[in-house]
Amino acid sequence: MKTAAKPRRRAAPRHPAHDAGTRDRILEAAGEVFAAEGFRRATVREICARAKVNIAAINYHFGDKYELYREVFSHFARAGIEQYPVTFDPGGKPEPQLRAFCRNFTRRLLDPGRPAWHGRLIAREMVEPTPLLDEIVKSFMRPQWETILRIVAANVGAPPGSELARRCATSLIGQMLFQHNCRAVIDRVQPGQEYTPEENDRRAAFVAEFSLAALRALRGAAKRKAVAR
Amino acid sequence: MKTAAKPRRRAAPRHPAHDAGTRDRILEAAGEVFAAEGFRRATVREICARAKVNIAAINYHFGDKYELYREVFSHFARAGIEQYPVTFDPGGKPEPQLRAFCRNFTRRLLDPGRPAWHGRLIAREMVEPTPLLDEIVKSFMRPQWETILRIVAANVGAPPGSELARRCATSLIGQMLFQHNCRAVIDRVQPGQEYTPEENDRRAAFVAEFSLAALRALRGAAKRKAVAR
Amino acid sequence: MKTAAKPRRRAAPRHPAHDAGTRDRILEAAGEVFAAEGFRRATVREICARAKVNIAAINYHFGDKYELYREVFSHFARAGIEQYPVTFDPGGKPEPQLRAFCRNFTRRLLDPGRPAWHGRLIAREMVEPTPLLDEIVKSFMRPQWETILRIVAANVGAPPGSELARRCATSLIGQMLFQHNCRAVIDRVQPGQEYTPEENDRRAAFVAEFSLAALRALRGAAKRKAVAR
Amino acid sequence: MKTAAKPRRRAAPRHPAHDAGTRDRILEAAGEVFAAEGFRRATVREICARAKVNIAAINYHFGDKYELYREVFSHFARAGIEQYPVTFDPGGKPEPQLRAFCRNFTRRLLDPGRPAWHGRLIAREMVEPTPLLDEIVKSFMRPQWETILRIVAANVGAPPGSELARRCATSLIGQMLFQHNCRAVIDRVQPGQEYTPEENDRRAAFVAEFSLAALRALRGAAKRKAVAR
DNA sequence: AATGAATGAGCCTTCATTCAT
DNA sequence: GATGAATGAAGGCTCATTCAT
Repeated sequence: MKTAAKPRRRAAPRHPAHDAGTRDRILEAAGEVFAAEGFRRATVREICARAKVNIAAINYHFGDKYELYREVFSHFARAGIEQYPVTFDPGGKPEPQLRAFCRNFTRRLLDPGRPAWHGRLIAREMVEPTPLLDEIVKSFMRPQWETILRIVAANVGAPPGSELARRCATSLIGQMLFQHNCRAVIDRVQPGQEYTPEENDRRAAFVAEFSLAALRALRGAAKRKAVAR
Repeated sequence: MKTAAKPRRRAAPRHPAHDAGTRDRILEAAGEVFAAEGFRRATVREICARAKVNIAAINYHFGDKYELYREVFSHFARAGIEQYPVTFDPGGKPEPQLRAFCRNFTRRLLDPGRPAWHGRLIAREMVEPTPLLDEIVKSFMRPQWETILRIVAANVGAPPGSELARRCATSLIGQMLFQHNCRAVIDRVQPGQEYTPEENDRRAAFVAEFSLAALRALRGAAKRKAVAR
Repeated sequence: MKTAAKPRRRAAPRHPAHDAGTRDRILEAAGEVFAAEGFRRATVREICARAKVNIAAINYHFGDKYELYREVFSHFARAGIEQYPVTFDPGGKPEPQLRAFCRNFTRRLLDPGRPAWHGRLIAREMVEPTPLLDEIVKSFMRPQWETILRIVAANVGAPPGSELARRCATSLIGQMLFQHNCRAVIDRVQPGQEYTPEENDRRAAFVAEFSLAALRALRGAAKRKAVAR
Repeated sequence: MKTAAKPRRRAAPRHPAHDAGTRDRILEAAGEVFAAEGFRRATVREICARAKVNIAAINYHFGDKYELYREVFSHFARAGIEQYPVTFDPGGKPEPQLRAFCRNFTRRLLDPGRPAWHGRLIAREMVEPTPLLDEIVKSFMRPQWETILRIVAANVGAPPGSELARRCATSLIGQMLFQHNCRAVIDRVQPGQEYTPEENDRRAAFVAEFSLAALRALRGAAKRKAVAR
C-alpha cells in the first residue's frame, strides 16, 4: 500500500482464459481470506496457499497486496449487489421496502457464501479502513446510502435530507452491522447462536420490525409536532 | 500472550512518585495506542516512543505486550465504570434509566478523553478479539449485559430472559457501537460530523428515543397479542 | 523449536544447480556453527553471515532455527555414518571389531573435516540437550548403542544385556567423548596436542588397547568367578 | 565478561557480617544455578530470584556476572577439595589410592549436595570454557592432574611424565566425566538410572576396577617389552 | 548497603515484496 | 505466464548491565 505510484504493476493478463484462471483462483481465495480476516491480518501467503499458486503470483497479477484487495473488492461488488440489491421504488410501499433492505443487507453480512463476501469486505473496511475506503464511499456507499435514506425517509415521513432521516438510517444500519462485526462477543454473551439462513432472516426481520415500530412512532410524533405549530 | 504464569511481572511501584511514573506513562501511552489501533496493530515500539521510555521497560513492568494490554484494560476499567455507570433500579422509571444508559454508554465510546478509552478498548475487542475477550466477557460484559437486559425488559414489558428482550438489547447496543466502530465511514458519508460532548449526547438521546419508540410499540404489540390469545 | 507442525518448510529445491545452492550453503554454515557452538549459542545471524545469505532465508528454507538444526543433523548423519560406520559381525573376531569401532568413533569426533560434524553435533547434544535429543536417541543412538554393546559383550564374554557389558561400553565411550568435549582443557593441561588424522588414530588405538586389556581381564575374572561357584 | 578492566567492580563488602549475608545467599544460589546450567545459560535473574535479593545486588557485590562466577568457583573450591581430596602417598599402595580417587572424583560430579558443586563447575568449564578456564587450569587442575598422573603412574609402572601415564590418566578421567556431562543421554539410552550415593559409588568402583585391570595388563606388557629388549 | 527502575544491544521470527529464471 | 528463491524492514522479547536513590 505504497502512496507513491506503482511502477511494476502489470495490466490485466493478456490471455485471461489461460488455464481456468490462476488469477481467478487468487481472487476467490483472496475474497475468502479478506472477508474473514480483514486487509491487514490477511497474509499473501495464506491467500496463495488456498489458491494453490506461487507466492509471487499476486505480485505478478496484481502488483501488490493492496491492489489485489482493490480488485477483490470490485470483483465481488457486482455479485453482491446483484444478489442482494438495495433499491428504492418511489411508488412502492415503504414498509416492505425496508423489510427487504434489512433482509438483503443482513444476508450480505451473515451468509457464509461467496456473494456475501462483498458485504463483509465493506463491513471490515468500516472497522479497519484502508485507503480504498475513500473510493468505496464515493463509488459504492454513497449511492446506496442515498437509497437507504430514501427508504427510511419514506417510512418516517421526513425528507431524505433531514437530520431525522439520517439518524434513523444510521440506527438501522448499526443494528445490522453489529451482528456481524461483533459476532465474537455476541456468541460469548449469548451462547448458542446459530447462523443458518433461516435464523439470519429472523434477525433481519426483527431489526426491521424494531425499526419500523420506531419509525412509525417518530413519524407520528413529527406530524403531531408539525400540527401543533 | 503466553499461557504460562508470568513470574516476572511487577506489582505497582513502591515509589509511586518516582519521576511522574514511567509505569503510568506507559499505561497512558498504551491506552492511547491500543484504543486507537487495537491490540495487534499497536506496537510496543510506538507505545514506548510515546511514553518516552526504553523498549525493555514494558517487559520489566508488565512482562509482555499482552500483559500490558490486560493491565491497560483493568487500569481504565475503573475510571470508565465510575464515570459512566450502568445501573438498574427496580423501583425507578424504565424510560429515564434507558436514556441514562444510552448517554453513558455513548460517552464511553465517543468522548475523546481518557476515561472513554475503556469503552473503546472493549469496542476494539469486539471487532478483533484477543484471549482477553473471554475474561472481559466473564468479569465485565456479562454483568453489564444483565443490567442492560433488565432496563430493556422493563421498557418492553417482557422478562429479561426472553428472546424479545435479548433482541431489543442487541439492537440498542448495535446502534451505539456502530457510531464508534464505523466512525471512519460515517464521517465520510455524512461529512461535517462533530464529536463535542453536546453532540455526542444528542446522538445518545436520539438512539434512546428511537429505541424507546420501538420498545413501546413492541410492548403494545406483545400485550395485544397476549390478549388476543 | 515449536511443537506444532511446520507447514511452511520447503522440500529440497527443484533447481538444485541454482547458483551453488543457497540452501546447501546454509546447511554447510549451520553445520559449522552448530558443531562449534551448540544449538543455543549459535545465532542465525552468524549462520547467515557465513553462508552469505539474507537472514530470512533460514525461515524460507527451513521454517525456523530449530528445524534448520534438525535438517543439519540428518544432512550430516548420512555422511558421518557412511564414512565412519559402526557394525558388528557375529562371525568376526571381537578384538579387531572393537579396534575399528574406536578408530571410527574417534575420527567422527576429532577429524576436522565436514563428515565429522555429525559426531560433534551429537556430542553437543549430549552436553546441551534440545528436544531433538529424544529423536536422535530413538532413531540413531539406540541402534548404535546396541551394536557397540554387542562388540563389547563379545570381548568381555558376557551377554549384551548384562550390567557388565553396559558398564564396559559406557567406559569405552566415555574415554573417547572426553577427548572431544573436553578438548579445551586437555589442550591446556597437556599443551602441544596435535589433531592430525595420524595422531587421532593413535588416540583411538590407545583407547582400544586400554579397554581391551580391561575387557580381557574382566572376562577372565568373570570366568574364574563362575568356575569357583 | 568484558575483556577490558572492570571500572565499577566493588571490593568485598565493608561490613561482611551484615544480615546473615546477602552476599552469601547469592553465592549459594549462584553455585546451584551455575552448577546446573553452566555459565552462559545461567541468568542473573534466576540467581537473584533464588537468593531472594535484588537483581542489582550481583552488580553491587561482584561487579558483573562473570566476576560472580569467579567468586563462586573459588568459594566452593575449598569445600570441594576438603570433602573429596585427591592425594598421592608415595608410600601407599597404588591400587587403593586409585580406587579412592575414583570414588571422590565421581562423588564430586554426581552427588547432589553443595560440596559437589565445585566439581560440577569444573566439569561445565571443560565443556563450555570461559576465560576463567585458564586460571582454573593453572591454580587448580594442573596440581590435581599431577597427582592423578602419579597415582596412575604408580599403578601402571611408568614414570608420571610418560606418554603412557598421560594416556591412561586421560582414559580414567574420561570415564567419569562422561557419566556427569552426558547424563542426559545415558538416562535416555539406559533408562532407569539411579543417582543415589550408593549407586554412584558403584559407578566409581566399576571405573576403578575396569581401569585397574587395564593398568595391570599394560604394566605387564610394558615390562615384558622392556625385558625383551 | 541495598534496591527498584531503566537501558540498549541482541535474538528469532514474520511479512510483503522483488529477483532471476 | 508463472515460479522458486531471496530480500530487508520490522516486530516482540530477553538479557546483563547501569542509573538514581
